[in-house]
Amino acid sequence: MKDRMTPAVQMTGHTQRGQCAKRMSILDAAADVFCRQGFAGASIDEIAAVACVSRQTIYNHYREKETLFVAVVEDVMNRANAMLFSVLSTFPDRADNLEDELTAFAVRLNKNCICNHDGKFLRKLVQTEGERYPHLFESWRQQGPGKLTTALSALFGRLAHKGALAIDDFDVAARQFVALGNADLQMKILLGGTPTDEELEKAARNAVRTFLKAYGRPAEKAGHPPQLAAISG
Amino acid sequence: MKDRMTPAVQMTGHTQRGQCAKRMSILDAAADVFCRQGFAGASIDEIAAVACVSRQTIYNHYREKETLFVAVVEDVMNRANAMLFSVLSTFPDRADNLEDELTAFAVRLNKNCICNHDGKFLRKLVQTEGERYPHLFESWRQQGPGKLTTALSALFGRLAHKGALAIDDFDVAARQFVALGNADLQMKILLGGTPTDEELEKAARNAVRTFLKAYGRPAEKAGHPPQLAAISG
DNA sequence: GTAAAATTAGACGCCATTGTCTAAAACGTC
DNA sequence: GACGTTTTAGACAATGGCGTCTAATTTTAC
Repeated sequence: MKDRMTPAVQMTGHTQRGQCAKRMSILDAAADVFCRQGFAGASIDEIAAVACVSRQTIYNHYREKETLFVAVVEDVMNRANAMLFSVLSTFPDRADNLEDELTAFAVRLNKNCICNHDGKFLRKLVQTEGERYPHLFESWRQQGPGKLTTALSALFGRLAHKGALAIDDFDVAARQFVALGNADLQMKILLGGTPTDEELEKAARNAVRTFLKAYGRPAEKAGHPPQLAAISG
Repeated sequence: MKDRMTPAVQMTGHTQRGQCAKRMSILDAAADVFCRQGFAGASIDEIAAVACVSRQTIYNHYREKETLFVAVVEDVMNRANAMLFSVLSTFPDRADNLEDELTAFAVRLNKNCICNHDGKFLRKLVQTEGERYPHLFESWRQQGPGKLTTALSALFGRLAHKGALAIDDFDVAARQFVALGNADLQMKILLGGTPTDEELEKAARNAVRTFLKAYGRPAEKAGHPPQLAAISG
């Protein structure tokens, strides 16, 4: 029942560095094996082998397989949420060179939140074990994709307010932005592959072009940024 | 080694009706259990129970668990492919009322190919077992989404040739059409849910509106279909 | 009705895995 | 060097699933 989140506080100061390293090693190995084999197919022995740890040590930290699984999911969810927040903070808020800026943002989003290790893990596990652990993945649904589209919706609203975009429904536009960004990567993503940097760049470019053809202002489309940011900022 | 695909031919005529019914019952039950539990988590006993069939009967038809799994996947893939072909044949080839026709087509595509039983099964299984059976799902990749975007690409090309659309890259447009169509359904799809008819309709409407804002001809956007179909037809 | 084929229930051996237990070893602190 | 904690390797029982086998029962064709 100890709090897993406290890194090096409130303990007697005995051997928390070693313990913490073991815990992280176990969590990483378990994420790897759970992701490849699923919950039922993953064996504690394999996790122990990957983590270079005795099986007993795993049972020492996490009482049973299910406890370990829940801890792994929460750990990955926290990392993924932090990364999502970090990427969202780089959303362009000026209207100059909107196509390039949105393209770069789409690349960051896809690379660091959707096509990365944690993103693949969560998507896969949500599909395989989502029905078995509803409350666990309900929170992911709300804090992951839910938060993404909500935040993007607000950010697009800011851009539209500055006159850079002509959007009628911000929520729809946010979801479509994400969907367009993944359009060219869907197949590779489904199979578990990781797109190359060139593929990421091209996919984002195609997505943003279409997105701006649909939602860009005429001045933007012709390549004349209206420079409204200086006025409203 | 008998050919599973021949329904009632080339056998001695003994008891193929009962056998065929059993086979289908087993395949359906196995698809259900494999989809819920994954390959490792599915037990033959549960499949037998769901199929209302003795366990020995399963081993009689399919030598081992893996044989059954492969047969299930191939069966579902065949059904899904037939359905996809059928839906693709309803793609609008006239330019009148393009928005409504494309919307109705998107609804059909999502409802019958992507959000239906078989679509969810294949997507889920591709993610969970795709790495373990590469050749099996490689053919799905090529005949499923691959064939979908290829065919859609050609169909959009035909529409563009008639002057109804202004598309520079047909492949990209096809992938984006599919992606936009799923944009509003992604969350529900990931969790395994089935969208309602209203949700399907609204999602398709949003998708086609944006798609036509990006690729529609100006005349189309203003609601003046150019009536070129009569000339080129 | 009869014979052949298919199906069924149940038991069985086998193996992998889970989770516990124990004694020995390693580690860190004093 | 002593001590407490953690880790380790291995043994252990218990469970459950896979695949086989057999004998009894049902279905089907003729």
